[in-house]
Amino acid sequence: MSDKEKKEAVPKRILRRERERKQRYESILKIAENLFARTGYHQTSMDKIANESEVSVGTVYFYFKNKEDLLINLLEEIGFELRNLLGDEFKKENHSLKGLERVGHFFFKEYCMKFPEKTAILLRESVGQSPLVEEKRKNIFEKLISDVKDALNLICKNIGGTFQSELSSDVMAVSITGMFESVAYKYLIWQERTDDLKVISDDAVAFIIGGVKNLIKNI
Amino acid sequence: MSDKEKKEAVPKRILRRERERKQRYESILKIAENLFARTGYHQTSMDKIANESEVSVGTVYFYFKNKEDLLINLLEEIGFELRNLLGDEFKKENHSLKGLERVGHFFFKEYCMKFPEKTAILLRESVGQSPLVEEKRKNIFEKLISDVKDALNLICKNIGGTFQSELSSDVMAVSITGMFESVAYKYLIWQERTDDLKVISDDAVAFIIGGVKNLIKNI
Amino acid sequence: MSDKEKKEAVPKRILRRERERKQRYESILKIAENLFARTGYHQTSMDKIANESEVSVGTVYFYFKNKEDLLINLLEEIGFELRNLLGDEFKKENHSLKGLERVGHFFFKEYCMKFPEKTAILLRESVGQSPLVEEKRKNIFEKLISDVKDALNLICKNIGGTFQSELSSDVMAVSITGMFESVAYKYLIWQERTDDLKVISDDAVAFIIGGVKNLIKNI
Amino acid sequence: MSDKEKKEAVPKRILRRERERKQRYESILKIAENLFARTGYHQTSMDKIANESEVSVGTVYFYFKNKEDLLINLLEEIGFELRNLLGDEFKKENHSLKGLERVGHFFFKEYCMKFPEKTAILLRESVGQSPLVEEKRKNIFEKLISDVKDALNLICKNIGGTFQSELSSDVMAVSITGMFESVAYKYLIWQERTDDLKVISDDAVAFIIGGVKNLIKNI
DNA sequence: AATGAATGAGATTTCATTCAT
DNA sequence: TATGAATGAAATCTCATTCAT
Repeated sequence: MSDKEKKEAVPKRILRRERERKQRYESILKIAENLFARTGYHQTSMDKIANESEVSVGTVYFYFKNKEDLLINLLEEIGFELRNLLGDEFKKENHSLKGLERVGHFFFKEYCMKFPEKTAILLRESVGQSPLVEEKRKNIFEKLISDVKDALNLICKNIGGTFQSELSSDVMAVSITGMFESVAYKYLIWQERTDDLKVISDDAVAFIIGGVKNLIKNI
Repeated sequence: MSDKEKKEAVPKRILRRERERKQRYESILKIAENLFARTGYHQTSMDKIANESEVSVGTVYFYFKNKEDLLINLLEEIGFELRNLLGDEFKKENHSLKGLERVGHFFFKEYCMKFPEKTAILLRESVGQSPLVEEKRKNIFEKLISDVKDALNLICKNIGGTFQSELSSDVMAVSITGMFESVAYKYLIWQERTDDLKVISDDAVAFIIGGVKNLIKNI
Repeated sequence: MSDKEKKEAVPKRILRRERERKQRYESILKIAENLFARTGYHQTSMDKIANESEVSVGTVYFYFKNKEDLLINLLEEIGFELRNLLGDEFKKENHSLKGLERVGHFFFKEYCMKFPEKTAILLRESVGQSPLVEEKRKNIFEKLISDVKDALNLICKNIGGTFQSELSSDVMAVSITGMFESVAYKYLIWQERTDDLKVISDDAVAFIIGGVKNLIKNI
Repeated sequence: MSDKEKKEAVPKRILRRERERKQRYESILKIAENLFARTGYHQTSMDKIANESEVSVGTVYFYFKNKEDLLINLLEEIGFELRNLLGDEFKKENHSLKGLERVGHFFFKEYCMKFPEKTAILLRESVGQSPLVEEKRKNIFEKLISDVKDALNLICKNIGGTFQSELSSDVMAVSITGMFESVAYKYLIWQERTDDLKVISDDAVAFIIGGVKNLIKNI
């Protein structure tokens, strides 16, 4: 090992410490996600989170400033991941209307099914808890809505159409996001007909496509 | 005064008492609605509600079993009223597709504007608070969805069309309700562009109509 | 009883309630005084205060906003009382230099002996606890110092003398108050020679008189 | 190098280590002094001290048994230094009454001005914190008082006078120390008129001299 | 019916101290 | 020597609910 390498090398124990720190952080976050989703944010005490995480309360507070901070971190992680996943799906169909369909199917049949807890945090537990949480929630949804809007604008341009009004893409983006939320809440959180999901997904996606087409006037 | 009249007549003071009772009940409920909507369910204490209502905590507990009961009563009153209002609107257009449009415009331009607090309770404060509240919420939304579904079935029959699948009317009802919620949440609770409401309403309704048409196959 | 009297009369039960409220308030304050003086402010928990007062923690919080509020109320009550007591003593000698002597003897031999706990709160427990407490403390001492200053000014005028500087009465007031504090702290809080109190008091008072005379130049 | 030199020579690296050890110890103590004085003993956490000292909490605990130990060390260092400084001043005037004046001026105009943090620790932060701290505080003040008492005895003997009582020198020593404290607290910790310090100092010293003279009877 | 003082379980949070590395 | 993550006891405070009057 050259002198230079020697200087630059980070001691292994520091790396390990960092790794363990990250793992513990993630582990607490995971447990909190689970508990919040299953028993509700307010019904879950920090003590419970600590116990389930097999650490002391103090440790939870070492990693997170307070309970709200835990929820906010969770929310941001979930939002970031979801946004990436949906974006990736849309790209797979070359930013066409088909992409929107694909995103819909993916959200209903893949995401919500696989991550019911993340879905519950996003749609239920983070609602109306505190001004700060509400702000973060707003932020995340605004980004999601903005993505949908961008997609709609792209689709419209590719088709060579025009929107009914200058707010159309905006309203549609909000509407589509709202539908996603609503269908997920009703069928997944309220646990109804999760087995008919294929049909439900098809219908929901068809509804969206119909709505979109009705607001784009072909030249 | 005949004997008969004597027996049936309810003494005036009893009537007054009953009237006052009803008034106080409504007054507390109104104050709670206001506080829950403005400061959030958990951030509002029973003490605060009592003070603002100009009664003692004991009195609040005389009229309502507990805090949850207050929220549930509120939720039911709001749900009941909204359902009637929307139903009335739909009827005005003889249960046609136009009725659906009318309902949409009414909800966005009349209801949410006039009753932002009721809207906040319905869409924000009642979310994820407790199993019982969640059940009532589910109940109310199921009824609203069911109304929309009935309307869609009626429209379909009147047109003489058929749905894409046997779940179509269900999914559409959920979707439409979800859109209503989402648009209201975004534009009203988050306080954005409430002045562009006419355009927004037009676009949102057009989206719905497009979606519906795409799921009904004319014979 | 005339109609007028009827209207004006406050129901006895309300009077009783008020009386009991005041009593409980005083009782908690008294217990806190005792505990703070004996075990120290920080070493005394709200739980301890509640237990000793034979009420629940909640009740303590019903009467006092928080622990700091308890200390501040205590401090103000003590300060107010002490100021009145010392003022009364001074007046008894027609605002003469003799009055200052009398005040000194009263403080050492009566007040500190009779109220060692109040003395401890004033001189020890309220020191350096929090900005708010420090402010109140400052306030109280400023008033006491101001009283002493007024007395010195009066004495000087009655004698027909002049002070060494325009700050003399100020500095003397601070010095005398400081001596009071210091002697009390040393002999009472540190519990030394409380039996020689007569001699100590005589010497301390003579010291003050000597100091005062040295700063007033007779014309 | 002779054998003898070899044996006695302490290896340089050991000297360096010792020097560094001492430096780190002093550095932590200095930081703690600053923080205690500025934010208060209880409001300062060990974490904060460690961070500001640019070491880990563990290291702080390597040098000091616990938080209390930190305060006690501080207190003793401050007390020791102050005692020496005041003693030196007194000696400069050949143990005469003038020496007492000099000490007064030195304390007000030099010490408190130059070391406001040490003053704050001595007069505020070490008050009423714990039995052990209180004991050390008592110890330090007893030594200071004893020094003043010795000085007074010396002055009295040199003049050839007698005290009013056998406790006079004791009481005067306590009084003078108390005045020092009080004037310092009021004018320095409460930050008032520090610019009039010359006049204040003059008046305060004159007060002391007057007091002393009034308790010594010349034969 | 109405009052409001009292309750006390329970939640959050802090922080001095320890200890494996 | 030095580190800093982990601990957990202990403290403060809140607030829905009760109950004697």
